Amino acid sequence: MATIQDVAKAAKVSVATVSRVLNNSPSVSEKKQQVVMRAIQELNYQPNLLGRNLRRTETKMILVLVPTIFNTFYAKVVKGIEDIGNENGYNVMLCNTYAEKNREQVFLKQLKNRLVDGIIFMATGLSKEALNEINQHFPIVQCCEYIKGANLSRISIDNYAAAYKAVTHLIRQGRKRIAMISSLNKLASTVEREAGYKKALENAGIAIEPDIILPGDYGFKSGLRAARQLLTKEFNIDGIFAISDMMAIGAMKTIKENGLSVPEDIAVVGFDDIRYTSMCEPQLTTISQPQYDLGCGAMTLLLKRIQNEKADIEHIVLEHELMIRGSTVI
Amino acid sequence: MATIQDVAKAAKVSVATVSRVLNNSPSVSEKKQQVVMRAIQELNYQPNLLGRNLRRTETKMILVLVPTIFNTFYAKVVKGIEDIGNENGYNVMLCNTYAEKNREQVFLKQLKNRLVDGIIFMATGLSKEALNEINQHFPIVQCCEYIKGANLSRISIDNYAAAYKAVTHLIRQGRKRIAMISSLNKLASTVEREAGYKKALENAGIAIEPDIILPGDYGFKSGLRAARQLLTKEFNIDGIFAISDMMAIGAMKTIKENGLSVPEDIAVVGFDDIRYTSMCEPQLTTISQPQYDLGCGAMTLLLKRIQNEKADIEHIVLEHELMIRGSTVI
DNA sequence: TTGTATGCGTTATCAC
DNA sequence: GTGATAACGCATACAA
Repeated sequence: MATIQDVAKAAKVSVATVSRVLNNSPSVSEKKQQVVMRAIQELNYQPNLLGRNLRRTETKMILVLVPTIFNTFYAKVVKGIEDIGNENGYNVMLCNTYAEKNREQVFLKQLKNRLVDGIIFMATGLSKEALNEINQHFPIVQCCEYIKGANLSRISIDNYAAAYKAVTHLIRQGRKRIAMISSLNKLASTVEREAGYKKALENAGIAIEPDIILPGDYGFKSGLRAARQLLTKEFNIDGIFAISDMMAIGAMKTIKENGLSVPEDIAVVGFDDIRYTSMCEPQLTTISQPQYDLGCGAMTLLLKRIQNEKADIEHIVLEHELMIRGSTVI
Repeated sequence: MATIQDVAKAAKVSVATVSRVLNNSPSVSEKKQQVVMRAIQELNYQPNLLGRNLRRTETKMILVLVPTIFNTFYAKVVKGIEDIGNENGYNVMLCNTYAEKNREQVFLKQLKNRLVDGIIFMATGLSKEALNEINQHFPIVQCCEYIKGANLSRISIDNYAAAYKAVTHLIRQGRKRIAMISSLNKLASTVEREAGYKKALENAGIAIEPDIILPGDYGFKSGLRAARQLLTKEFNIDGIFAISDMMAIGAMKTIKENGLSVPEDIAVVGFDDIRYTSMCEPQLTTISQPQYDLGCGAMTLLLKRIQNEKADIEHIVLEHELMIRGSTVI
């Protein structure tokens, strides 16, 4: 494997000159330029960027930590991150954490060990104290999901307002006994969505019943399960608000299997507007997040942080949209 | 940011000793060990792995190139790759190529520039000549999709046999006019699946009609579109074999929208057994690939290649399974 | 414009 | 068991 030394020798110049050619410095004669280029070609030389990175103390690589790519919600967000990253000369790589703390630590180590220049968290199990500590020394940013109170830049939608809007929509459709399929986790999004749900009921003069707020894990099966519970017992619900589309789709399946129909008997609203919302029958009413823009924004925030350690901490909130489809409107 | 030098100074030992502690070499006294550890703690020292990697000419990072994480088929494969990789001390990162050649080149550059130790291709736009050239100098492996004739290790199922089995199943269910939703690409899998489809028809004495072999792009919408074509014209089909589940699900939707029913009027078979196959109505009959094992196998092959440049080239074929569900059986 | 020499942060090879 | 010190491959301040 040829090194810069070999090229220098072959071109009969110093390594400095070769380096200059590689980084196309203006101060190198046309002639030497050519000679060096030829040598590079002939030796099939590939610069070892480990050397360069060590020297420059940067790698131009950034990591995106996502719980799991099984959740297609992240795909568009990642595209936004990639596009802005690439425009600025950064390579973006994805890492699955599977919501496991030690896996998160492994990738965090890559940051601390200077193997990557920054990390975007799509969700994290770290405490706000831990995040603050890391952010003091290394560039990190939160995207979509975030830990409340952590003192670092983030971008997301207003989950409270979104849930409020979704539930109010159900109420306007005449629904009065609206269940929620939520989660046991303490993510900011969960807390805010529950708060928005409750506020909407309260504003409409509907009593909140803890019994019809069930936990799920965002997945299809947990939607099936939750709906089954809601139907077996005598809750007599006529609406469901789920904090993920997959759970909403699972709930619809259970409802139909029980001989009831959506939206006539029970209207259903999901969250995220993943692709499958328009594939199911009926199509799912849901909250659409501006995924691509969230990604772009996150990368922009990270770049600011990388370029300027003392960059202002920003909390950006993007607009969401209620996509009204067949699952709530007869 | 503290370096190994700082630690050495603080602990009043040489950098060599610190390095030994870091790599827990046995030949270092209990006492010094402790002193060094304390210094590391106090300085909050994080080794800069760029230095280590430069020295060792390895990074313990490997890249998985996937066309797009929008396709959930890859999720389980990636899990297999990660598990075997992690067991062996490697960090696995995902890169989206979006089937764009230049994006593929960018990540390939990371390999050539020694920023990563190897690459697993889940699909590639490179020619077999290009792949052979790369494989001569750097560890690469193909997984699931592959370029025929490329002289490097790969792992996949037998796409020919799988398609043959799927179509034969339709025939056994009494179907006689079976359409195929395929692709215009020239991937080995496509070619082989088409061949298997034709062979099955031929064996059953059914004539092959090029008119009912339509192209798609693996996505839901192209499934909708293809089915629409098949239904408008007077093809009178009673079965569809699609080379992706998403297209099969799209086709089912079109069929139902046209007042026909699955499987009574038209039976449908997909390919891959992604999660959504059991979420749709009726559930989709499909070919299940051993995704996790494919991932494990790919990583194992890559490790062999990394550890021994002259490792034998292997072409591993894993078993597939026809998952018979409601979309083909009344 | 070009070359020399030094340093980036490690690990590894020697001596001792 | 420990410490100097020379690499690893590159970029760059400084001299020329």
